[in-house]
Amino acid sequence: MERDLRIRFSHRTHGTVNQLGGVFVNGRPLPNAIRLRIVELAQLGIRPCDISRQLRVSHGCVSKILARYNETGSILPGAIGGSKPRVTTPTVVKHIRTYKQRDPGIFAWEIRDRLLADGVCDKFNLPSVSSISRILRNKIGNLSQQNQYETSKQTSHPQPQPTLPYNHLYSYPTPIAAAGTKVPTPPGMPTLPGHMAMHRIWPSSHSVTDILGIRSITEQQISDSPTFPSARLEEWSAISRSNFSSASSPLVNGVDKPHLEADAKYSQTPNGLPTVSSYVTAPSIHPYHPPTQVSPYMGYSATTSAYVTGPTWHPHSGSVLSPHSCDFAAPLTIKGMAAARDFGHPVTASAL
DNA sequence: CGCGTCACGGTTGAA
DNA sequence: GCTTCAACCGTGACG
Repeated sequence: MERDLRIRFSHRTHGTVNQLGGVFVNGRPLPNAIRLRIVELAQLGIRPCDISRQLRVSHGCVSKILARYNETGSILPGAIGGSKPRVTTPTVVKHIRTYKQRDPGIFAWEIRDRLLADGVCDKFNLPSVSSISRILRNKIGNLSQQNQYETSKQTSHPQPQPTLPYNHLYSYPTPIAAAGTKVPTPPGMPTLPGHMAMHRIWPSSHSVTDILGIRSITEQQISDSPTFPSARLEEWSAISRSNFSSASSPLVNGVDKPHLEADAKYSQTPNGLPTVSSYVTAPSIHPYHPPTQVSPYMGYSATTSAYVTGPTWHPHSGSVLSPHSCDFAAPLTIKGMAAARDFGHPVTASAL
């Protein structure tokens, strides 16, 4: 009821202040520093409601991020935008045509099996039977006369496999896909403990550490902080959907090199030398200083040291707006803003 | 009061 | 270059 009245955005393209005083950009993910902080605090035993208040993030968001983390081991948001990667590539169509020409009576499900058997497709980009039927009908018109018969036959034929869920077509190589889209782990993909799975198979070109260039720092922090959660810093999922065609993307040590450039768009390192120190280890966090200027772009400009000021939640003093408890050092922020579009938020660029 | 859920308005990026 | 579409986002209200 009355949900229509719920969201009142005072701003459109720039930051909006939520009920808790946190600043967010509508439609955009929280900075992963904050996401990480949420997970970190949860692992320290802090209740979600307290995390919500402390970081000034809605409890629904905290709940979502923690649920995803628990399920997938990733702190990262899903891939935003883009379209479904095509499975009916010209190559696939060509093979289908060939199969059909060789055996005009072939069933769509048989074509599907052959695509798999011949290695034209793998289980993740294998077209569904209905897709194959559509191809036969639409793209291989001169052979389509018997397709109607075939299609009607195949509907009653037990399909070897059900139509692949959307994310299977993505070849989304990590369980985050399952979490993000409520699709279970694809068949054949081992269900690993979240962090294990993520560590192994996430296209690490999107890794936070790769993007931020903070791996060594992070590892140092991890070693310094026994309480550091096992949140996967290796992944940063602001991924162009083209990255989902991982089957064709060579990985070098788990790094999808061709996409590093795209990653940079989401990189939260304006200067390439961020630190995570202030939020990686909760006890070391500096006291919160209200920012002199509220800027969500600061929140997204993300030198991570500036992101989370840590257990500085003052339940009785929260009068000053805080971009998610980010007390940014102005010089860093300015530096970051210079690279605006490159490291994340288009709004930053447009706002300047 | 805490928390899971979901409609909503929004952004994004491939087609 | 623009539009469309379908993915995802966090918020905020409900239960």
